[in-house]
Amino acid sequence: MLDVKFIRDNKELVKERLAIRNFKELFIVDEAVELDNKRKKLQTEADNAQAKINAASKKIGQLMAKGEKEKAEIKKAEVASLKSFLQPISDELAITENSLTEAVLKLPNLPSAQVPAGRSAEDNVVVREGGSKPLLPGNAAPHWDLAKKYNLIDFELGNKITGSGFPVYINKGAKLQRSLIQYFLDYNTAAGYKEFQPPIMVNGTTAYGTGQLPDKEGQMYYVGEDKLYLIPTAEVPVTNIYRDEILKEPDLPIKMTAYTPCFRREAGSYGKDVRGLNRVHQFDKVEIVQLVHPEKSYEVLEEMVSHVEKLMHTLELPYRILKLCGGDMGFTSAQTYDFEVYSAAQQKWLEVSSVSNFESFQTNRMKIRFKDVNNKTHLLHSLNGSSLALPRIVACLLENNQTSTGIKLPKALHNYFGGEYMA
RNA sequence: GGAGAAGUGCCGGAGCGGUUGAACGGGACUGACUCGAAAUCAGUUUUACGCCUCAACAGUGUAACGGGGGUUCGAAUCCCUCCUUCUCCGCCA
Repeated sequence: MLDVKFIRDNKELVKERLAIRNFKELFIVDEAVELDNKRKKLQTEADNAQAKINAASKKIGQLMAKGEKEKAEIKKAEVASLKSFLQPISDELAITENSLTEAVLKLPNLPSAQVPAGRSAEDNVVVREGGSKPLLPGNAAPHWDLAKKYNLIDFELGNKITGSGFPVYINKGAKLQRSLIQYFLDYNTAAGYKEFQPPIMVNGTTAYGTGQLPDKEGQMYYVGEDKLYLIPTAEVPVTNIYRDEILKEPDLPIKMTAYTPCFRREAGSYGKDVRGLNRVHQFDKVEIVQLVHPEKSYEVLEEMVSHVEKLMHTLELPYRILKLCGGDMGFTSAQTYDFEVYSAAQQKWLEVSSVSNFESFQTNRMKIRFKDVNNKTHLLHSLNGSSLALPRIVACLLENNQTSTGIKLPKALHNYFGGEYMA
């Protein structure tokens, strides 16, 4: 969440930036500042009253020690009246603090200066394209047909076992998953990311830390019996590894990677866009996360984009990188680049990675900080990106590389997969 | 799942109703000594939010001894509840 002090000191700037992401309820900014002023006033009053109570209580202790009971009784009466004076103030303080937090939580992150204005995906800016689109014959098959033809994925079986959107990978289809995961993790750890295997269920505090709660619980599967959420991305448990920590500057940057299954309820989207692997409820993804010095975060954002881009190259798939406009960015992001791969048989672009700088929006919630050389404490910046999400990569690998004799795999995977073709 | 025990600062470990933000030890940092280092001596060593101030890592107030709530003039210390850890039993990949 945004820092209240920053909002207080930069009210107009905050409104300007929020307008870029099409955020309409700008009055919340004013509301937050007013609540904060009220909070400060009430806290001063409450603190002063409490100080008097503390002093009187200490005095009572001394009087009792001396055996001056009567004087102590008089003091007790004094404290009682001070307390009844304090009570309504501290009640109101608590209410004000809650309202303030509630208000600030409604505000999304401020888009960085580089973020283009815009309402929807239409307004995203293509930064660059890479790879080349294959020339497929007119009768080229979509991946769901190829998956069936070569017996790689069984969508029907997933329906039977769980429900729609839970594909079952079989034989070489399963092995391809395993190869991709292994390859992505190796690629990330070679670049200095430390590998983690985190829990895939998290508690409410953790889900709050990265911004899934409040308000977005509908996107996650929830295990009510134990009050745990299935993670929508490894970002959630991995970023929380450093929650409530104060790091030393030489420890920076923190680079982490993790493979996890991801679960998304994605309620209400059906139809052509969700056929096959285009959109599923459970999928595999390898994530990268960094915690960095605030002055370095935009440099690191570009570095992470280029890290993912190189990986994309090795997969020999046509891709493009988009800079998201204000209206299409996630609630917690300050700047986001999306990677899309071209699905040649479906003839459309599919998102396979999203790389974002959250600045201090998440770390403020999680209180992830560092001490600078002057021993002063500041919030770190957090960033993350997919490197990569599997299903749509698999969809494109199948479609773009189909031949009359099988699916030809990119060189980078030959050793991992143990072969050049899937047939 | 059942029965016990415990959760204190960077670490170890006291305190078990009053001047304890917290003894003592270790570590770390600063200064002195030294050509330098070790040893020694002196000092420092949490965080958040207020007030004051041009500002301060200057002063001052409040809060925090696993989380939340309660008793009391006053709680790290008593009570309730939740979480976590350890030991024993049961079950189990």
